[in-house]
Amino acid sequence: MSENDSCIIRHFRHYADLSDSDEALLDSLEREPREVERGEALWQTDDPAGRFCTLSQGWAYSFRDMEDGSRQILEIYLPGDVIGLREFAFQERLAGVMMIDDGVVCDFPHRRLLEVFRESFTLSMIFFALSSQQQALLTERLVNLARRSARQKVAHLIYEMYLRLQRIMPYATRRFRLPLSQQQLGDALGLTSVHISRTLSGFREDGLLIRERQWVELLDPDAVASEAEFAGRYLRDGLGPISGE
Amino acid sequence: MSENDSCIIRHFRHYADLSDSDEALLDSLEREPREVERGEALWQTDDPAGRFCTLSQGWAYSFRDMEDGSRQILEIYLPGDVIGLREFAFQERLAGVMMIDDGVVCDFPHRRLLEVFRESFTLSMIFFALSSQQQALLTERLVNLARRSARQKVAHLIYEMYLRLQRIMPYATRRFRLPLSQQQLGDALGLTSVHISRTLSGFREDGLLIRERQWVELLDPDAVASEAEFAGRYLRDGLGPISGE
DNA sequence: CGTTGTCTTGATTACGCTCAACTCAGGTGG
DNA sequence: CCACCTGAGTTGAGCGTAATCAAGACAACG
Repeated sequence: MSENDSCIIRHFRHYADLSDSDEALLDSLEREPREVERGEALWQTDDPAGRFCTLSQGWAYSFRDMEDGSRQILEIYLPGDVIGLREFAFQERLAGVMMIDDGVVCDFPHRRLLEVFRESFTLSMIFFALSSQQQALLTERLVNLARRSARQKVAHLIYEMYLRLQRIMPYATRRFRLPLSQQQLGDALGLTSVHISRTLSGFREDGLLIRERQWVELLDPDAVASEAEFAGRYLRDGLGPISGE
Repeated sequence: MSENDSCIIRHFRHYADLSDSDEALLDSLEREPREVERGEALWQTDDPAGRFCTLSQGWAYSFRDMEDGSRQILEIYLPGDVIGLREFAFQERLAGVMMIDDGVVCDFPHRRLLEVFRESFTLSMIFFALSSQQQALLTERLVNLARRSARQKVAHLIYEMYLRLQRIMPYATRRFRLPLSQQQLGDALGLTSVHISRTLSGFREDGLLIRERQWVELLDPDAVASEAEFAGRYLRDGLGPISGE
């Protein structure tokens, strides 16, 4: 099935064996790929919510703009991620979504997901698991924002991206592209870009990591993880129940 | 159906009409009610995860203990809430859960939820919607912790509880019981109990609200909401897709 | 009546913000 | 080829919010 093995199918195979009909169903979610540009908004807060989106290529983030003009970045999406699950139970978008890079997305209406639910028990479980995983990601981000110092926040975000990239890239290395400006890092972590700059300089001086243009090089990954008090539980998904089909 | 209209069924009726068989299925999730005491842990971080819990009576919260000994409260559960959806995709608990009050819980294994998924499309949708709603709650909490001042954080939490209580209590008033100590409020908001105390004193002086023992009285609910920059979108669930069964 | 836990209040400290000037690389146009 | 502009990042000085440390008030309870 599927001429060139779509991103989402590869992603979903992590969770369970997919039957041919499952793959066909998934494939149908990626029928209408659409090219989107860096800086383009997929939608804004309060837009009507009626569709999901799979991100095939490129990076994106969801965000909330605050009354004082600042912006909080909520989640960072990588290729293979499903965007918009948050609003399944809502009529309007609770957050905007913006492309970080040029990319390709495929959107499909809620209705389509309901068909998937009706027709495939396995896929239902996987979607439910995805939703639960996004909750886990949010939870970890919440702890990170509420309890950690600026150094820990930055180290944690970078290390999380390092691990998430390893999952979707065949041979990710200690040096990887992180296409977020310091302003955006600050928006994600509740810090000012000024303080991000100082913190990254500190890391360079301490020999932890080097940030240069859009790239990060982890000089000592373990030290970065321990600086961040990183506990990776929330990234190691266990898919226990699904295999019990 | 159901002798005394269980809490979860009332809760689920918000989302869609339930058939008799749906109600019977739900009822089967609350077969074994268990009394739990204030301060009792339903489970701890890293415990094996294989069951959910419905909270029939009492308040509870989920939390993560940090390396420095502090505790971050992640979510506050009220009667009718389903606990443990977060770990559906995981083998171990990502957070502990503790009772705030004496209460009653009913737990059921993941397996039982799978049966529900297989047998009722409507209930599948509602559970998915619940998961998406918890994401929305977490998102709002994240914004609250990352971007707002201590005053705003406290006002926001109190106002959110006020609205959530109105949804489950027939005639909730401006004066309601909030069984959280100042220490726990601080644990939820990333503040020290000392600062919670000062902030609440400030609110009293400003005529916003009065906190006395376990009770809160909102003297001016609108002022509290605007102090918190409260946008209630995330609590107004829209259940759009489910009605399309 | 003493004990315990929760809350209050005061004095001091520190982490990250604000404001502002400056560097540097890339892009554009004369 | 140089002059100019722009946006991102760097660095410094001063400030403010909430943390820390510590002492005392208060209520509930045995």
